Amino acid sequence: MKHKQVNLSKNQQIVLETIRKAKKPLKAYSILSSVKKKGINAPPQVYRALEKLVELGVIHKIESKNAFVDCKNSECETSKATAFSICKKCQKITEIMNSKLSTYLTNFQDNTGMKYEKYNLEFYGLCKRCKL
Amino acid sequence: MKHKQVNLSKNQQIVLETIRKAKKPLKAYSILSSVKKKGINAPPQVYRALEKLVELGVIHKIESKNAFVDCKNSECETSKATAFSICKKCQKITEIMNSKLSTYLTNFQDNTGMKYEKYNLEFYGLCKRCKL
DNA sequence: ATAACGCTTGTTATAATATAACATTATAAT
DNA sequence: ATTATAATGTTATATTATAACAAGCGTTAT
Repeated sequence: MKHKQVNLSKNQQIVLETIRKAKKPLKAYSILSSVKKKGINAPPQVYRALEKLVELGVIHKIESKNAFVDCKNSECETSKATAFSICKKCQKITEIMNSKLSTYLTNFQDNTGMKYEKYNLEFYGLCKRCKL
Repeated sequence: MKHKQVNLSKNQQIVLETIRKAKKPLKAYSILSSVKKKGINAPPQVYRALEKLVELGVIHKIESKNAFVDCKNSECETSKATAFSICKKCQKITEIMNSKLSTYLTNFQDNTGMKYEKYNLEFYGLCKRCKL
């Protein structure tokens, strides 16, 4: 469960550090305002870094929230297979690391003959705390 | 595999018909421009209809595309369990109707004690045609 | 019947998210 | 060193989505 190491550019490092320090998924413009003091001034700089970090699999995008989290799962290579749980109440988002699930989905085949290379799964519900 | 019947308001009907006629997922502003001739003039009117239709489960949102498709699956009650395949090349999007998959995911439990009420799964790959 | 309610509508304005396009600079590969 | 690739900085703009408010319609409870 270690962070991956890759060669990152300056802006990519800054954005990644910001995401890693956060306790929750960050939105692009929230990242932007955090990194203004480090010399990143404009949206494209953030979006470009995010795009690359997603490609590398060191962060993931929570599609239904337009937010980004760092990948805590050393097994999900280059973000091909991602699964999250999202609490509808407190918005807590957790990456699901379950090898049975990922095996099941990676091998899933429907009847259309399509070959899947990648998936993203988002569960919604109430987390342990909010369920009480 | 029949369309669901529900009591819909005028704008909801108009938006739903537009989505049903389309051969592919539509974006909100594309819907807006289609329905201007029917007297719908502004984004909130479209977004409100979309929100309601999603709640009712007669359409689904493809989160990674910000696009909407009508539900062709009489089994996915009020959009609690949705799965799609998305072709990376031609962008063709298909709703996956596979009872094993939906049973598996509906019953999925991780180790955090979270109770899931809903999920959305999006597969990416190459469709039969584009694979050639 | 009418008041109260819930829901939908219409409208203007604006917030939030994301990319295009272009000029420049840094890094890596041969 | 030369070339190719990737990253940067910048301005402007496109795209997606919501806030806030006024008004109308249909139900139903009194």
